[in-house]
Amino acid sequence: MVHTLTQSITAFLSKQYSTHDLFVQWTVPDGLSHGHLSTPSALRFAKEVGVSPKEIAQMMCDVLQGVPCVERSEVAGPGFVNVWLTPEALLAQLEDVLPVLQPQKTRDEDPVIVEYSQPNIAKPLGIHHIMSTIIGQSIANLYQYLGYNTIRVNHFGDWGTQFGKLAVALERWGEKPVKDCSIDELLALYVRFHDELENDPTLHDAARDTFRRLEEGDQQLRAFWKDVVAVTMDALNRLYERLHVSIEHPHGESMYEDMMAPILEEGLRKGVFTKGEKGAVVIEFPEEMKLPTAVVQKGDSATIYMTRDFAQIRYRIDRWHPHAMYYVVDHAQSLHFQQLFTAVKMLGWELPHLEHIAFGRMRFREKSMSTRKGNILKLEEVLDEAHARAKRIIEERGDAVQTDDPEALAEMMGVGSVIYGVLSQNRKQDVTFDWGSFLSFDGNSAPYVQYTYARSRSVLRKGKWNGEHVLSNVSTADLSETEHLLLKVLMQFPHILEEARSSHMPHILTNYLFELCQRFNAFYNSDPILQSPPPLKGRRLLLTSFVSQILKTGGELLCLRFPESM
RNA sequence: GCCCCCGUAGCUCAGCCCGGAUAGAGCAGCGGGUUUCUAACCCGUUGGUCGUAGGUUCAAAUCCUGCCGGGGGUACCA
Repeated sequence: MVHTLTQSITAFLSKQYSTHDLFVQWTVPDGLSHGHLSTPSALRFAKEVGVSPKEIAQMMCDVLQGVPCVERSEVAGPGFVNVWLTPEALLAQLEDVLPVLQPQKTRDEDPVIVEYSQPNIAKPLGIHHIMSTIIGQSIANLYQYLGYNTIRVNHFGDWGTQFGKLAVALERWGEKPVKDCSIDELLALYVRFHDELENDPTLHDAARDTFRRLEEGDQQLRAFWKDVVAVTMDALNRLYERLHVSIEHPHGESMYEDMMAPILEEGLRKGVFTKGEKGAVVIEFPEEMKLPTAVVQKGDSATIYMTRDFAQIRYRIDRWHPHAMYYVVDHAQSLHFQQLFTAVKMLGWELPHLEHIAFGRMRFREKSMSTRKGNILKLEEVLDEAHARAKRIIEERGDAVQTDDPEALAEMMGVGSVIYGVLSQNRKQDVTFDWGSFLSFDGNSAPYVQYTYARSRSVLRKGKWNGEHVLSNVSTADLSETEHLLLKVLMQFPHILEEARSSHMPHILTNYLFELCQRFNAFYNSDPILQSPPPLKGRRLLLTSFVSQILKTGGELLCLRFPESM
């Protein structure tokens, strides 16, 4: 990692030496034994320059001697150069942290669109839906926070044969109007349909026919459809609220109903779409693309998700003129997006940057999930269980817990744990869901971060901190090792944010916050803050204020919430 | 068959894109720490042929190739 300080050193050095490359590739090593900054570039260029690595490293050290912010440097091992900065220089790094403690002003440029969550209407959210929902929200949060004009879009599965099935089920076995049904009762009807289907295959045709009538505009069915959507949205919004997710544009697939025909025409006219087997409209890709043929319209002339995705892209470009569109969808759909992105290029559309932000699938220790059979692990169930477990722990601890609202605290901890479970790991990996690790409340977990925040706030309250981070007149005397290590982590925050955003990897931020907590807690344990003499006390309170601010700022980008005490 | 992803400590995972110093955490295990600002914490310790075999390199968990094991995708589901 290269940061501002290293860049300034590099700039300084490059004036002395023409081999600019010699001084790049600084890293921030763990601990302090290898300095604050380190570089192996002497090793790398030894052969090229024809001088031994150690000699080059020594040469670099000689130059570093003259750099004001460098306290000392050394040649280590086969030719590493390790650099220790002066306490002044280290503390000065906090200047660069200051600006990112506030949301950046939104820049006046073409927007970035992030699509995520993608729930199905008429079914409750399963635990696996949390992946796209939370990963997408935190990526959108990062963009927005860092000053990008950000548009958050949902893409509901609110159209398709499932409505035919549901309508048939309701007609035969329903006991009350849709409006009065809960989302779980709708699911029960859906499951029953599939049960009964085994004995009565005619149900299938009935469902298809019903959906066809819905598509044709049957008024009664349209009203039914609207009610189903309303019931689902209601349940959905309650969950989004608990997860601190807000998606400003809740678009359903049905919205694109009238936009597909012109695109199909356009594709056929341009020769990009062709007639395939059984009357389907397909797109065949150039051989060198090595992509299998994709169906664009079914043989019975019904549309499919590919068709709606064309419409969705067209619609968003026309409405927002974005400079990038991101799709947070699990990696099972990688091929689909490859085909989709290639196809729209073949249509000759003027396109923004299109990217599929893929993530791994959620797996389960025991049971496999299938909505049709009804053995779905519902997100709400998991959140409720997490809440209940947190509540139990709070009760067990009794007076040791500092809170005047145990319910709210239990919610923060419980829901936070589940979110943290998703966001603390590399999104590309599959996630194994098990209650133990998802609902863990110590170690690398949401409550640990929340507790550390509460702790830092408590110190700041007692230290009568006035809410400002004043960097002038900070004492540099007697910087302890734990302060040193804490500072090193603090000053990386701006880069972490940028890295998490640009790589679309929220776990970089999560893991950073965890490390920050570890450093702060070590510091807290070994160095008195409030009891230390005046010049130290001021500095330590300042460090604490940075910790507190970064934890809250960073954590909220990850959909976490923080108690002032716990 | 072909394509994509994954394989790191008993368990859950960082690190891999962009190669560097003894491979890091958390949980579980063991041993310590509270006259001090919140012990949901901290400190120490046990535990790893980084799936496997080769290759490239001064240097490989990291890059390349083969193989094994797991997952996903592969024309009318999304």
